Amino acid sequence: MPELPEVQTIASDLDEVVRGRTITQAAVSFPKIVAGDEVMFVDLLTGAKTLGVERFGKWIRFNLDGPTGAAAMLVHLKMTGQFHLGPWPEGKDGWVKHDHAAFRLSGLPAGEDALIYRDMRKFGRLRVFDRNDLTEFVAELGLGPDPLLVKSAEFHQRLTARKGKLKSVLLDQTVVAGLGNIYVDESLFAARLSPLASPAALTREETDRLLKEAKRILKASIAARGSTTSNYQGLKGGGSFQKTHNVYHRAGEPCPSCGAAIERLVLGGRATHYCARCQPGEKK
DNA sequence: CCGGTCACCTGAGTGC
DNA sequence: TGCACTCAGGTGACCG
Repeated sequence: MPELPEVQTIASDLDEVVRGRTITQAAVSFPKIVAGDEVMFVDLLTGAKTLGVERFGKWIRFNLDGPTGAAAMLVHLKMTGQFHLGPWPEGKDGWVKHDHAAFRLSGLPAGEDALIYRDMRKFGRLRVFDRNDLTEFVAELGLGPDPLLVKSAEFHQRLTARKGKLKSVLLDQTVVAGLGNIYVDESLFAARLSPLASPAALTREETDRLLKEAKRILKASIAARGSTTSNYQGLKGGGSFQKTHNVYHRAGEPCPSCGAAIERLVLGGRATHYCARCQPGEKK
């Protein structure tokens, strides 16, 4: 579900609420949502102080200072993961449907002192690390640079080094970390580049244009708290950037630029939306 | 190396 | 109303 702007919004909301608070209790109702041993997960988190919450790529990192060495909790929301505040789930029967983990925080009013992880499709994962394991795990992810921070020369170099279709390469988190299906389609449209283009053939002018448009769109979306198309929301509500989508989920509608019908095709298993007239490139 | 397909899950929407 | 089918913002495994 969430891409860079949505994860950024969620991480910022979380940071405001949990920074400086201590996790007094932790509980898991669906063990598979936790990577590794669930009892260990709860033990490591109990009594841990939250130093802050940050985004990296599409991951969320809770920076922790735990009594038994916990240094961080990493969360990947995948398609439908979300956080909300609510009452602490008492006992086995106290859980609301789709809520899988809960963290009770110090200093919040009763009834909304539990940070709850909800995930309808159960694809997301939560995992706690000590200092050494964290470094090792993050290195193994091999994430590329953040699209908001990467320099244009590096972006050009990384893109043109890859084979395959431009869209697939942009979705590869080891090339650049944070773009997903919505923002790749929107960025390619804004930069007038075909999702089917060969990255190796792109000129520096084209990759610069793509990066500039991607940054502009990502920043505008963050300012709008992201795109809510089904069930994404931050702690303080959803976003409104979906109103600004030009091509995503608009197959058959007229291109806002030239009026031709927006096309939809499946590329690398992902629905892909673009204007074949404004984004000319290789045929299927 | 590369692309395609499926698996992981559940619910919403659509068409008959 | 109900059923069958498709689709969904992500990633990782597997196969040819």
